[in-house]
Amino acid sequence: MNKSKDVTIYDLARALKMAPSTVSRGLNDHPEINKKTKKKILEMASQMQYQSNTFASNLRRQCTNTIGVMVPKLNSYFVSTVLAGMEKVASENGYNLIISQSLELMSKEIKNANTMFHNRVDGLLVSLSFDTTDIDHFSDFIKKDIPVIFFDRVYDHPKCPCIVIDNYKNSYDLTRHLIEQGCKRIAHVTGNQLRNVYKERCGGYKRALTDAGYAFNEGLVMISEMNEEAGITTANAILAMPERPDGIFFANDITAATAMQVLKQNGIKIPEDIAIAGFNNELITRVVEPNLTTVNYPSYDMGVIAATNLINHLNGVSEMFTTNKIVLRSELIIRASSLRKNTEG
Amino acid sequence: MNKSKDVTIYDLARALKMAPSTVSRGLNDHPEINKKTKKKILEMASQMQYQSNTFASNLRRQCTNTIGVMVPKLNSYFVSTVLAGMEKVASENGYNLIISQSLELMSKEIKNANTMFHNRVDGLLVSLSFDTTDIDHFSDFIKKDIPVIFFDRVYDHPKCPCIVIDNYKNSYDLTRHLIEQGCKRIAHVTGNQLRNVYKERCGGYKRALTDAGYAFNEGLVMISEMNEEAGITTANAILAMPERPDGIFFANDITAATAMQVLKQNGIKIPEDIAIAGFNNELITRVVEPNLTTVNYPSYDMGVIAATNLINHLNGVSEMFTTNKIVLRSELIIRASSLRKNTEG
DNA sequence: CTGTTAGCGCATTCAA
DNA sequence: TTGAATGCGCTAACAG
Repeated sequence: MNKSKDVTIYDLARALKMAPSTVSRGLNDHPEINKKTKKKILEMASQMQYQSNTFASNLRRQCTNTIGVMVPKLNSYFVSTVLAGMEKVASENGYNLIISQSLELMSKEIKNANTMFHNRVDGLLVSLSFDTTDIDHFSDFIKKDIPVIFFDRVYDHPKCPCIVIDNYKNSYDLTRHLIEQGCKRIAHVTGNQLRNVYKERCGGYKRALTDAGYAFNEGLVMISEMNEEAGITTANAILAMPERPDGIFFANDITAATAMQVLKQNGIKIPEDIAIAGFNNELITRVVEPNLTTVNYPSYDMGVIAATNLINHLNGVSEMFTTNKIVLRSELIIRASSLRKNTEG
Repeated sequence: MNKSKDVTIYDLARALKMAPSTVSRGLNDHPEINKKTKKKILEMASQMQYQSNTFASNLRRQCTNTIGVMVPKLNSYFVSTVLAGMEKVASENGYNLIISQSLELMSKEIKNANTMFHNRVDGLLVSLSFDTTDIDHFSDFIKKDIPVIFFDRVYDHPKCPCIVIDNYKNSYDLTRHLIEQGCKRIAHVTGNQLRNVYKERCGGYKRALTDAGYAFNEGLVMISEMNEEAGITTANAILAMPERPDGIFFANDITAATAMQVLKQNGIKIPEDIAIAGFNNELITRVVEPNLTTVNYPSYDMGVIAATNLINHLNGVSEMFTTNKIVLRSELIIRASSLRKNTEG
């Protein structure tokens, strides 16, 4: 396969009666080259359909213009939006993206990290799997000063900056909002507590309750997979409770929306009987009825900012990396699913 | 940066007092090697923290174990699901994915294709941008027998197999279903007509109408961007019509769901006044009320099948590539948004 | 089964 | 400003 052999700088050099090194310089905007020879080289290159070999170049230069992106799952609204932002910035700056998913398995994350390392990515943008307990699999990168930036699902490490939203505060504010709407018995449906994200959301929820003088009730915190199915299961569990909550804060929109369907089908009035809130501000929140109160997660911006910071660092314009943490603005979006009183004057 | 220099097979060879080639063989499961020496090599490798250099290997072997994926937009439910399937297969088979998006611009698609080519991807999985009028930017690949497989948004080329669903038939069936429900005046909201996808959906719609003896009304076909905003705009346009349709077939779910919201807010009863159908079977279809009739698009499977076929071909197990087209099964999912009669016994 | 040798294509010294 | 020479790290012929 690939029989027709490639045109190399040697072929160009021969055709132009120049040295390969000159051709190389001409092709790479080298400062020390005559404009006219450069022009000739470029003309001949396009005429002979020269295509540079990135690998040879990478091998020689010891850098790859490639950024590795590691995420838990590709098929998620959040992740795909982040990726869109990253791709934009990367391609604008001449970087490629190589992407892998851990499927929430630390074992796969480790494999992926090794692949990234062998591929000599210039830097890494990582959102960790739930069950990742340590980040030894990134120590090779850290040792070699290959920058690793965590986003969303992060890990505390002095050498690895991270980009997050304030899950704790958002969650606190959201719970507080439910309290202000008159909810006395607020349940919280959340996910895996090993990583920051759902743990912090749960923390904010608890704190808001205690700050309001409510007794915290462990039975009202439900851990789930946070997918469509979990929404249904959770709703049924809530329906079966002897004493039902009058407010539920779901730690993501999908679970909230699907659960709401089930609750409504069973005659529960939203928000009168149970007020509901989600998290992320996905499209779905604007389509369910009543529209879902949620938190706007700036996913696209997070992708843009992560990639920009990484590339700046690679270019020596180190804005970040002195800061160890960037917290993006995310705000409450209050909609009908939780609005029991008219707060507007 | 990256000061601490890497351990190479030469370092291993020196430490082991062997030839570098032997080390290479040991590291690569070469058949012609003594089990004991292999064991020694592997031990020393892990002891010295040897990390292979993929680039050097690629340069030498002239293949990269990398698959290029080109999509119009990363942040879409369909695309992210396809990617998830591709990543799974790729990683299971030792391939990396390098991913780029065209943002519906042929110019960017061309740039991306060139980058992929320079990066010497072993094969390409492509969903084309809307405004791509020719595929000359893939001719370098085709010339070199680097396989290019199109999926979803395809282009007819003897050397490039494609993987699709039967948009025409699905669309025909869906329109027929609306007719059977008693709709007399069916509108169609669709997207860019330059590519196969929306064009075929529109074609199936038209054919179903004429087959049923309905006059085709150009004014009932509305072209839009098929995003959330388009749903709102379209719904308002429909509300403003002097003679409103009694059925609307939206060529994707997002537009259908958002439009439905607006229609309902304006007192339109679904499906009594207007029956509605979408396309793709996204989560949103199961959350809107009434639940949305749609077509199940096997996105994940499409990713799996595309990647599997490509890799099989690269390994010489050429299942596809004799077939030029794979059509995946996709079926109608009828839900309340279009159900006017009880069809069940 | 192992060692020797050469070269993949490029970018960078150093010398001219 | 250009040319000659070298080696990035690896693998595949070939020879032993």
